[in-house]
Amino acid sequence: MTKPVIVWFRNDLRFADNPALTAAAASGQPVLCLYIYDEETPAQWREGGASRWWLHHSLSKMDPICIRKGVAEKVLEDVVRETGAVAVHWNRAYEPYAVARDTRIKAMLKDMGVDAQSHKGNVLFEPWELKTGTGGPYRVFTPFYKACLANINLIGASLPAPKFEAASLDGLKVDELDLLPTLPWDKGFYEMWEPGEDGARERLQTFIESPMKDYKEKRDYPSIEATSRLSPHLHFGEISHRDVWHTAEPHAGAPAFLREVAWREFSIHLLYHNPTLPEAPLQPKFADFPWQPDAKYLEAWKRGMTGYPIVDAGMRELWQTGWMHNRVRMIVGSFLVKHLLQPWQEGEAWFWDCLVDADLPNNSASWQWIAGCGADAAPYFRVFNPILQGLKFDPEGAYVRRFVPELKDVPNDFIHTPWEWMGKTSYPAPIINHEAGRNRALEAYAKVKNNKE
DNA sequence: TGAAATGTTGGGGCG
DNA sequence: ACGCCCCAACATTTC
Repeated sequence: MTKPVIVWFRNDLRFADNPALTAAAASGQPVLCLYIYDEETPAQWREGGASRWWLHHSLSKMDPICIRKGVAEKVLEDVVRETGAVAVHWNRAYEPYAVARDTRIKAMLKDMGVDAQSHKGNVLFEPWELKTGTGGPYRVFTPFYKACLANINLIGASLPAPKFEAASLDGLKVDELDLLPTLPWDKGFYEMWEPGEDGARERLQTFIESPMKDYKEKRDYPSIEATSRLSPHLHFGEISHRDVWHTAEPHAGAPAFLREVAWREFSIHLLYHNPTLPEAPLQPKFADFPWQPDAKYLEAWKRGMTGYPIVDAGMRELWQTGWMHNRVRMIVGSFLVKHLLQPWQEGEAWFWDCLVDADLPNNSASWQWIAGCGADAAPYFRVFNPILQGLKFDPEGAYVRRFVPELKDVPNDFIHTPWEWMGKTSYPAPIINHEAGRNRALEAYAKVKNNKE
């Protein structure tokens, strides 16, 4: 039997525009498509509940795929011995633990006499490809984005899904990974999402055909389906950044949308160059920020019981659908870290568990951004007013009423200030007065303002 | 990718 | 007709 070539799939669960797969197929040898459910990833950054749901369904769509479970290094060693594989291909990942793991694995494979090849498949630009004038990595988005545009002709064309002879090998069934929840909190997920490469492409096409042309004007209104909702597909690599770029680029509304894709790249680069991004503030002066951890506040926020309709609608959307509109993510994030003075890492951890698009670079970079301690971060005095944000971006209360049914009878005039309404509702009173919370946040942030780097 | 406070302007009501 | 005041609308600055 001809010896196979292994393609090690990670968060690149697709066959189209997959450079590792294309390279393996080009060898002319049988290709073993391998997925390893990795038990080596640090416990804190294993897939959260919502992501496991997605992963289950995304893996179910992969064909062919051989699924194994364990420590990647060990599994690869076993699979190479079982199959006599002569080469292993994968697309590079950029999370700190993944970089360390892949480096070790490459060395191990070379020691075994196996050709180990990593490819650029998950980004437009490698984190070391774009440099500022002084040679360092970008820390501000706008110049980063300009550099992306200036170099966009270098990303190359997307690759079609290659033809190849599939090698087969015993593996686990998806069910045996035990990724689905035991309690049925995932009901709302099925009608909203279609994980997998086909679902990703379909989502992109639908978006391009209509909402994208108005993306710039409508993307901030959470009751309107004006955003692409591609984030989970992108996180799991069911479609590549490059494919999204090329497919969207010729159509109306593309620039505003592609700018957001570039934010994903920016976060990836940022994490690569700052490996402690998920844990520690990027700006050292925030090390002694006077957070006031409080279990009751945190719990009220998680459950969507803060008494601010736009905040609670967002937190409940997250719980029910595994996703939250971006505008609302900013509002709930600001509320948690500023009004409630809870450490941003708490919000980061909750999002990690609840989001189907939980993504280490994006999640950590965005939480640091809203907390003001990150790159290109919000100025310390920027405190979102949850009432005004509600009035501005959900003026009819359509979004709020959808996710906070207790408020269905509240008239429009009071939908964002239900505590001023004389009627009866079981909805809780605000857990903190807006102005008091705002002032307390400004005081706390003022302490940090003059700290030296 | 903000909000609030403060400042400025100009139209309309009214003595 | 005129000056004065009020206040909404807009602009600027401050947090």
